[in-house]
Formats: sequence, C-alpha cells, structure tokens
Amino acid sequence: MAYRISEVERKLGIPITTIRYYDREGLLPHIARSEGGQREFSESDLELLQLIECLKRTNMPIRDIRRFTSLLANGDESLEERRQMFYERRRAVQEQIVGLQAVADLIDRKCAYYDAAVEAGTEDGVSWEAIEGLFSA
Amino acid sequence: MAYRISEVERKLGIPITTIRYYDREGLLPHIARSEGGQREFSESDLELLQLIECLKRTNMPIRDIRRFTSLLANGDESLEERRQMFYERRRAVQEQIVGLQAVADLIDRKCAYYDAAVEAGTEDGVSWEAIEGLFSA
DNA sequence: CTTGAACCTAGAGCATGCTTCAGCTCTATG
DNA sequence: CATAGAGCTGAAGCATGCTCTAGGTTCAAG
Repeated sequence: MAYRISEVERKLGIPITTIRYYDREGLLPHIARSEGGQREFSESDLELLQLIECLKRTNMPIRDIRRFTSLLANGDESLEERRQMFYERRRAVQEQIVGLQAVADLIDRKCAYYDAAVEAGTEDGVSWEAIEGLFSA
Repeated sequence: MAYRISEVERKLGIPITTIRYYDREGLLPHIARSEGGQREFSESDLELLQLIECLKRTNMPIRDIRRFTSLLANGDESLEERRQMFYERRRAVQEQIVGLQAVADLIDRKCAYYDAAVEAGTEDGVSWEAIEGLFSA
C-alpha cells in the first residue's frame, strides 16, 4: 500500500532527488516514514505529486505550489481559496497559450521568409515586414 | 537615425541593463559606438532586438539565440541553417502549446471539482477521477 | 549475522537570466 | 566651461529550481 521513493520515481518519472527536494521545500506535507525514517508514499501522495507536476507545467513557482499544498491541511476551510487558485491558473495558462500563438505567427512568417530566401539563394529582395504591435498587447 | 540605449529601452520596453547584458553575451553583434564609446542603435538593431524578444518568448535559451545572431554575420551562406532554426522553433512552440492545452484540461476539471466542493461546502463526496496518461505522451 | 543496495540529511554547487554596484567617462545645456 | 544626467565596464550578487557530495543509516536477501 506504500511506495518507496524509488518506486515513485519509476512510476511518475520524477527524479528521486527532485522528490526529496519537493519534500524539503514543503510541497509534500507529512509524508509517512518507516520506523527507520524512510519515506512511505501513499496513493494520495502520488496523486499530489502528479498534481504538482501539472502545476509546474503551468509555470507556477514552487512557492505558490507550496501555498496550495499547505492549504490542503486546512480542509474544507480553504476550499474557496483553492478554487480561486485554480481559476487563476486557468487564466495564466490561457495567457501563455495566447502569447505562444502570437509568437507562432511571427515564427511562421520567418519560416516563409527563409523558404523564399533559400529558394532564391539570397535574402536580397525577399520582402519582410515586421508585425506591428506584437508586443503592445 | 541612431538611437541611444535609453531610447531603445523606451521604444521596446527592454530594460537598459538587459540590453547591455545581451550585448555582452554576444546577442547583438557589432553595435555601432559613438566617438566616446556610447552605443548607437540602428533601425535594424531594433528589429533584431524585437526578434530576440520573440525568440525568448518561445523559451529559446540565450546560447541558441546567440548561435542565430552569429549566423547573420555569414550572410546568405547561413540561410539554410537559419531556416532550419525557425522550423525547429515552430515545432518547439507547437509542442509547448499542446502541452499547455493538456494541462489546461486538468485545470479545468479541478475548477469544476472545486466549484462543486464550494457549492456543497465540503469536499466529501465530490467525485474526482484523475486523467490517466496525462504525462505519458 | 552479514552485506550490498537503497535511503537519509545538511550543505554545497550549478545553470540560467538577469540585476546591482562601484567607479569612472561622455555629452548636452545654460 | 561647468555640471548633471546618461552611459560605460567588470565583477559581484540574486532568484529559481534543481543536482551532487559526503558521510552515515536502514533494509532485505542469503
């Protein structure tokens, strides 16, 4: 029922050193320990780790993830704050996607520019017009 | 016709210290200098800086951006490599967008979960099922 | 009981991308 | 030509997120 740290690494693909780092940083509150002091991860610890990985993929800083996991200790009292946190994450992710799509447009145009330039064997005379206001939004 | 560094900061919104850092790091080859040694940015320098900002927004590391700007010195000889670089960037950006969309799904589900939990005043009995294979792709 | 693999901790180290500092020079204005 | 604001440099410092090291402990197989 309990997993050793090496099993967690294997199952989730998170390096052991990183798991211990998260624990040290307070992202994994109250991991059980064996008599000898070795960590024993429960299923819900694994789920939390997966959620942490997800939050990291949204570029959420460690300190904010810690804030979230510390809220879990408050139980239902912190429901509203946790909800707000996920709404904020949703917004942050959307913002990042939109930002990436904007640069994707410019990259696309650069690709087309270089296609034409390689075709012609030279950049001379290949037209290029910067996109105005890319960074103003 | 030439811009001082403070004007570049104002026009592009890039901190002066960062511009100098880029110069030091070789991202801005051959910026002209006044008699007294002060930088004089041309229009094409500004365009390069904007492109650099764009590449940074794709999370391209400084060292790769330097590689690109150094290619510019080779003129038409480096056209093919520069084209490949933009194609690779396009791929990288697409990958990031797809990754973000995947986590967005999970975040959405967490939002719905917390909506239900807040509504009920408790997490007890609010169903939650992890998405399998989110990290396997 | 022995022994080697797996664990543990505290603390140092590292890669990235800036940012700050100290001390000095340039330049535009009255 | 004085001077204040803007610029310059090399070097140190900082924030983030790991990653590695050294030295010791635990655990499971034989």
